[in-house]
Amino acid sequence: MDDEPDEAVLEGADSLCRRLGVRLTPQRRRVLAILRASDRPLGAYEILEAMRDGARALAPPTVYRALDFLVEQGLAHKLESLHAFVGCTHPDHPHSSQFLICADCGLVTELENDAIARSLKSAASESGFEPRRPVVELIGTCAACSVKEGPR
Amino acid sequence: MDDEPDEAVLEGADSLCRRLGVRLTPQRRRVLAILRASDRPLGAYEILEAMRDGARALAPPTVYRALDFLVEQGLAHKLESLHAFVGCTHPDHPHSSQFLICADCGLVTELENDAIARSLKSAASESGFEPRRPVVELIGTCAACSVKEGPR
DNA sequence: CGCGATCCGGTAACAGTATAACGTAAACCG
DNA sequence: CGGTTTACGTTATACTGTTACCGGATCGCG
Ligand SMILES: [Zn+2]
Ligand SMILES: [Zn+2]
Ligand SMILES: [Zn+2]
Ligand SMILES: [Zn+2]
Repeated sequence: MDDEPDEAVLEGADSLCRRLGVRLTPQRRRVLAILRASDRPLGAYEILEAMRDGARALAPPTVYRALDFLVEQGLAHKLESLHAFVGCTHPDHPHSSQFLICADCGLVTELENDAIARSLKSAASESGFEPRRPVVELIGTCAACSVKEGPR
Repeated sequence: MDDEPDEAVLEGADSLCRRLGVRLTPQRRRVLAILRASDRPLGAYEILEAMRDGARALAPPTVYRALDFLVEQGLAHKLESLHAFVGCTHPDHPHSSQFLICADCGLVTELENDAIARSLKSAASESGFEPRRPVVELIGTCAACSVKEGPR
């Protein structure tokens, strides 16, 4: 866990939402804070668990709605291959990113690689296809884990 | 639906499995036939439904096991963003492919684009990451649907 | 052929992920 | 202020995927 206050990022999110004319409500801000405080992707039900106030438990739609909002604004991303969510590492501008997912330790790295984006776009337009939401997730072994386990 | 017998493809699958030393049992062959006969991705429970013999219903593990096998041998692919499966359009050689998924009509096109594969590999290795299972799914609008609905 | 090892598939129960539908309250805008 | 939109709490339910256990088919080999 990164237990830095992380307030700077959240204020950045505040101002981004003001620019976009949407509301970063306390509920949504809280979900974003939970994502940002985690060093790994979280499932919706893990977030739900993290949000519980003692005996008081929320229901799934609450967290799914907040997640829908955050993903829509680019403040978080959904990892389709994991059924899990991560906070965006650079939410200031619209972007389509790519993810490196270590199957061994769970580490996830968000890339924003122009060469990939271009090759996707050009392959799509060869087919007359207009991409709107690219899903690019490479599942494999991160550098640290490659060293740990050595060449198989 | 493509209601061609499609027997040629299934025999191709037979011989591929013989080469690989694995068994394309009647059950697995049947699931593959259902996938190949569909013009769109099918969910596991849709396949289950398609396999039922009158009153006789199968249970989920049966179809999931067959799907695991087919995906492992490269005879079918899983579309993570849809929780659905498609038969591979060119299963004769090992490959990592990319998918264009029309959000409007459901059309799915499997690409095998070298430029994309290279850009992914090179971006990964810059991070010391060793990709094993690439997930590349572009969700958007296909050529036909772009024409139908016109430029938004 | 006899026999153990392995693979395959039927079955029941369940775990995990996501949404529908409905109502209330708060925020926004004229 | 009144009307509209947006957010959120709640219940129930749908959809997706897995665990565990067992019987039977198939394979390898003496
Ligand atoms: Zn991002
Ligand atoms: Zn790792
Ligand atoms: Zn393929
Ligand atoms: Zn289309």
